[in-house]
Amino acid sequence: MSRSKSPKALEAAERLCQERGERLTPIRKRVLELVLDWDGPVKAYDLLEALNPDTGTAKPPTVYRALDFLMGLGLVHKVEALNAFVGCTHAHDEGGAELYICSDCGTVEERHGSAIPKSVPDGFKIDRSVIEHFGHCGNCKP
Amino acid sequence: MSRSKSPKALEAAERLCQERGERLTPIRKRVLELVLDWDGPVKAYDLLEALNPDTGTAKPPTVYRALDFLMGLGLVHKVEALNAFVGCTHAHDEGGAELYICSDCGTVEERHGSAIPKSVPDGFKIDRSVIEHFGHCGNCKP
DNA sequence: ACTGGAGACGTTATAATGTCACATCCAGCA
DNA sequence: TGCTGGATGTGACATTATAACGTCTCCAGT
Repeated sequence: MSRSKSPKALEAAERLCQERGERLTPIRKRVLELVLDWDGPVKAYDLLEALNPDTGTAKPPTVYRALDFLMGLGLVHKVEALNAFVGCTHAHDEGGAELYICSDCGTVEERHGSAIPKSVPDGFKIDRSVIEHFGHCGNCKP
Repeated sequence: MSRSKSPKALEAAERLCQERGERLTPIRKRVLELVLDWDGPVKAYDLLEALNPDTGTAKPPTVYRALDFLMGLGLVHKVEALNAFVGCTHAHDEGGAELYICSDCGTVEERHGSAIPKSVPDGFKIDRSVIEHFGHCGNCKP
């Protein structure tokens, strides 16, 4: 049974895996579900704990492998500055997300392809961008 | 004695500390020197090792404290996606830097105040931005 | 049905990164 | 002199992440 707030995202994930010939195994699915439902960015070891009532005795590699897989599909993003992870409901085609993280309530807003940097060094070819904005969302006036 | 490639930056740091009434102690100065001279982003524990021939037996808090101090002054930036640190020669007034990191040669280019994001969520007030671009610099064609 | 290989997962251990709490030292100053 | 605050020393520990290797399962090809 699933009490996910984001059944849509799970279905989308299923479809995406179909397309790519990847397998959304029970563990991967459960991790995705947990990340999506989590209130704000979630730490790997918190996921691990949350996972254990279900699976018995998951160890760190279990959750890191699932997260790597999900990140590869763009279903989960890592918040580098927090060493934490957020679910992604956009099903965008890879390409880094731009994250707005409220330091009060922990909610994360995601945008895509917005900030093209003005002054890329000469000849520099960008493979991957990490863009994370920390501050206060509209509901959490400082 | 100092074989720093960046004596200018060290002098600038001295002046900045004067202005702010902060103390650029020998440890802090040595850490800054190491970070500035390092070839690319440097890990805290590598700094620690590099520090030890000089100081005897520095422990992690020593180097983290120095790095925190230097980051507070904007003399060092953390590369969040690498858990590493880079020196800053701009003596800019705080405000996040935008980093271009070559995955081949490890060199880091720094820009300031360039990418104002297009689509900030409604009411979101940005305190701090982490912007890190990974790719290949002009000298390292892929 | 058999089998061989690839991918997913289990398991143990350990590496790498970062912080806490408390002691000590030292410069500046009342 | 003796106090005080900031800087550092020190030991322990917490947190985050990966290496290495074994096992299992599914399924494609025979």
